[in-house]
Amino acid sequence: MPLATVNLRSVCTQCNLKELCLPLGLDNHDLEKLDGLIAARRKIKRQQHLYRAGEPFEAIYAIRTGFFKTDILTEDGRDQVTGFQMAGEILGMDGISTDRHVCNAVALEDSDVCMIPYDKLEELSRRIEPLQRQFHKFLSREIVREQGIMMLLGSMRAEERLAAFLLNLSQRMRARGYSALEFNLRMTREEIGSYLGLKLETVSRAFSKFQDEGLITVHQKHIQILDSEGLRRLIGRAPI
Amino acid sequence: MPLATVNLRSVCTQCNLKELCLPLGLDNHDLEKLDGLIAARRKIKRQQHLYRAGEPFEAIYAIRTGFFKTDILTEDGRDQVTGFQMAGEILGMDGISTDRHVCNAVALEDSDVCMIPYDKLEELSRRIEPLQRQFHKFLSREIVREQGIMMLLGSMRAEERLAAFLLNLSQRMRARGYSALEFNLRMTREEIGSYLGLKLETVSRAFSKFQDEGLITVHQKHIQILDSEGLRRLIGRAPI
DNA sequence: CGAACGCTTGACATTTGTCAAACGGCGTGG
DNA sequence: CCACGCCGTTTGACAAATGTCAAGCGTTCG
Repeated sequence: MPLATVNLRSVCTQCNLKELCLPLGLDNHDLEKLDGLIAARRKIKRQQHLYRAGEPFEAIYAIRTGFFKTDILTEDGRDQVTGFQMAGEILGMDGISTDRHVCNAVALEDSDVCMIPYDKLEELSRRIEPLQRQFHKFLSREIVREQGIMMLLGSMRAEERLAAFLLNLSQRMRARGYSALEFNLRMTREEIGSYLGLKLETVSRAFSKFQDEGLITVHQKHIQILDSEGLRRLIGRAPI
Repeated sequence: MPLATVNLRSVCTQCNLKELCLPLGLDNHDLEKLDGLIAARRKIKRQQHLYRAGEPFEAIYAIRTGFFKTDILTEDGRDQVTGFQMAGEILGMDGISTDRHVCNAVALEDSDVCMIPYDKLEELSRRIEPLQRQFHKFLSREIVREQGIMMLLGSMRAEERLAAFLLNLSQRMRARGYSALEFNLRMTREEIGSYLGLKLETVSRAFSKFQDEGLITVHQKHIQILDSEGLRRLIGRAPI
């Protein structure tokens, strides 16, 4: 796999994502130290892998632009999408555990990431306390995010899962300054289904039902949320 | 809630769990520094909470003896067990993200934990590189563990889930020196069901089916694994 | 000894998956 | 530029898996 790295100095100091990304909360002095850390930027074309399960783990990645999915494929043919990641989010933290990547990371659109060499990050976070704290929070946030998915997969029915998925996406879009009520999905129905533990037909039917009920409009990948309160209500009513 | 702390110096240096727990891989010199960190031991009776969702996060806990479950309860009445933890395992890392515990930790039998104040752990892990590395691996391992559950909840059917659950439990028992093929469950069918995204009746039926097929014997909480290879085969055959 | 709790089992309901057909948008090549 | 073909999506009919409700049993613990 050719390393499509770009040898730009990646300037956290000037990055417009610094309020979402790892540098969150660092002061200017610390930010300058961080600038030395980021080795390279890397461009990933749609459908290309950022990394693959089994590859040696060397770096985590901060997404500057673009959209990714992470998934796990087992020998027996199971395929589970474990997450979708957008700009400002961090990828690859599962690799720390075994020094090898556990899942695959695939770009769902042409993307641009900051490569953060892990040994340097550990070294720097020993010297910069706020960075250490921030990094730990990111790791923990990933644990909490996955607990949310466990909740979703373990105790919600199909339509509740899809509603929760849409609301989560919407909220993350807003956090990044995009429209929270109108956006294009970057993933297929099958990928959504894999993420939500459903078949693509079930996802499609749920989309149609939401549309019939006036909660959203769907045209292929284009989604418009008409009644986000209605979607929330859908989740809020647990069965018994 | 009364803090049932015991003011023993907790001696990692002499703990027989140090090969499983956070000190894993530390040399004697570093272990001694760690001894100063562990503030207190704490005894938790069966059915009592070690911590509750929403409480301020101050420490993580290493289990010395006993057995816990972690779960999340939502306002709308959903209840999801997010994990079962046994001796040598670490509890509470989800709290780092928001400085509050996200889930509840409940003892399923009388238990004994080491309380590790989080601010001291961060401070110490800035000074002891192997401790930092180890702590990061523990955080990452939790991420990977949860990905395994996502896989289970998202792509396995009831019997596969239960087989995976039994094999995982068995493997962890072995790692701790207990019999891997014969043990007592500490949790109810309902708790297993919540963890696996199933109803307790489905869990019970699957247990009965495994027994009919000669894979295990079940008497209430007592489990004997007769054919672990058979259980593995059950998982290995993905649908399609 | 009795009550409460957890477990098992049966009959039936509901949800979701499976298979199949058809539609539509998009990109490619003529 | 248009036509064709591919891929992703939608929808329907039916099948399978799991949930629901209910009854009864065994253990355990007060």
